[in-house]
Amino acid sequence: MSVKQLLVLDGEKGELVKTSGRLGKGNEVSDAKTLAALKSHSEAERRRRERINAHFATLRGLVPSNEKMDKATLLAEVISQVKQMKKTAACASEGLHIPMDHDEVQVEEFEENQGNGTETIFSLKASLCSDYRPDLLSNLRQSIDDLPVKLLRAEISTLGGRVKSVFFLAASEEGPEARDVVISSVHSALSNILDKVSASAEYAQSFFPRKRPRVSY
Amino acid sequence: MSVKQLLVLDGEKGELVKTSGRLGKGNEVSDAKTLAALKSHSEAERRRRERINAHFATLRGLVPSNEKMDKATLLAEVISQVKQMKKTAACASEGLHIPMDHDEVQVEEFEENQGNGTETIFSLKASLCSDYRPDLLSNLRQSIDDLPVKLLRAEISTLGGRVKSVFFLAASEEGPEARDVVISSVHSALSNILDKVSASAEYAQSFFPRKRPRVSY
DNA sequence: TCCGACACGTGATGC
DNA sequence: TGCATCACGTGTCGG
Repeated sequence: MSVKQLLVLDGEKGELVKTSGRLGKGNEVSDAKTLAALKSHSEAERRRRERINAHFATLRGLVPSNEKMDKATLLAEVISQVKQMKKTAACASEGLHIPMDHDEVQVEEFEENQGNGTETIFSLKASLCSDYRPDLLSNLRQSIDDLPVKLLRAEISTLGGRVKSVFFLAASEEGPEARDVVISSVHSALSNILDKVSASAEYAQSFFPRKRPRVSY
Repeated sequence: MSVKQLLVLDGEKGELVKTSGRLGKGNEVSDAKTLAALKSHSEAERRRRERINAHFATLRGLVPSNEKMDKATLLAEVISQVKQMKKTAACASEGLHIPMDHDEVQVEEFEENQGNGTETIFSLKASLCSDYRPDLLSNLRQSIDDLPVKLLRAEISTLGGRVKSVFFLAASEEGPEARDVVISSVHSALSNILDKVSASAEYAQSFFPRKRPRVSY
C-alpha cells in the first residue's frame, strides 16, 4: 500500500500519465491496478457531481428568480424562500393548525376565567378534524343540539379540502361524575360523525385512490 | 501566455512545487507571476467553496431531518420540502385568499353547469370577509335563513383572526328583475352584518389599538 | 480492501 | 487583462 508514486498531469489534455517512483520489474501490474482504481474513482465522483447538479437544476426551476444563477446565490435564495414559507405557514397555523394527514377528534375541559363562583358550569373544548363533506357542518350542528350542552363559540377552519371545527361548549354540572359522562358523550358523538366521514371517504377512495401529500411543519 | 509548464504535486502534502518545462534565463519572473496567480486563484476558489458550504450548513438547520446528511440527499430533502410548502401555500390561497387589511362583501351570479333546463333557478355566490366575532356565524346563518334563498354550500375560512365566509345560494327566478332584487337584498343583508362587525371592531379598537401582522405569499 | 462523501487545486470559460 | 464561476481528477477519511 501507499505506493507513493508521483503522478503528473499532462499539460495538453487532462489525461493521466504514470511516473513510477522506481524503475524495474513488477511495476506494470501495480500500475494497472492503480490506474483502474483511479478511473473508477473519478467515475464515481462524476456520478456524485451529476446527482448534486441535477438537484441544483431542479432547485433553479423551483425558485421564482431567473435562470443562470450562481450556486451560492441560488442556495441563498432557496434559504430565504424556505424561511419565508415557514414563517407564513406558522402564521397561518397559529391557532389553526390543521393536520392534513390524519383525522382526529378531541374533547377536553377548557378552563377560561370561569370566575362566577355561584354557577356550577364547566366548559368544554371539542374539536374534530377531517375531510370536508357537504353535510358535515349540519351534522355537527344537529349532534351538538342533541347533546345536553350549550354552544358558546365555534371556530371552523378549512385548508385544502380539510376542515377543522372547534366548538366551545358549556354544560351544567349536576354531579361529580357527570363531567366525564358529558365529555364521553360529546366525544362519541363527534366520533360517530368522523366515522361517517371516513366511510364516505373510503367510498370515494374506490374511485379516486388518492394519496394525500405529506406535510410536516 | 500559456506557459505550459508541468506542475507536480508533492506526495507528502498538498503544496505545489514548480517544475519548469524549459531551463535557462528569464524564467524566475514568469514563474513567480504564475505562482502568485495560481495562489490567488486557489484562494478565491476556497472562498467560493466556503460560501456554498455555509449555505449548505444553513439549509441543514432548516430541514427537520437530522444533521449529517449527504449534500445530494439534503438538496433532495429541501426540494421536496419546497414543493410541499408551495403546494400547501397555493392550496391554502386557492379559493381562500383572505385579505387581511380590509373588509369586503361580494355578491355575484354564479354559473356552474346549471343544465336542468326546465327549472328556473339561478345560483349566487355571496362572500363576506371581516374580522372574526363570536356571533358572526350565527348572525350570518340567521340572515340567510331570513332571505328567500336556499343555502347550497358554505365555505368558512379563518386566518389570523380574519374570517372569510363564502356562501353558494340558490334562488328561484320569479321574474326578469327578481334576480337583481335578490342580489341586492343578499348584499344589503351581508353589509348590515359587516357594519355590526365594524362597529364592534371600532369599539374594541379603543381598548386594543392593534396592528395586525402583515402576511404576504 | 473497497466504496462513498468531501475538500482541494487546477484548467476552461465568460465578462 | 483580471476576476468571477464551474467541472474535473485526485487525496483523504470513515464505514
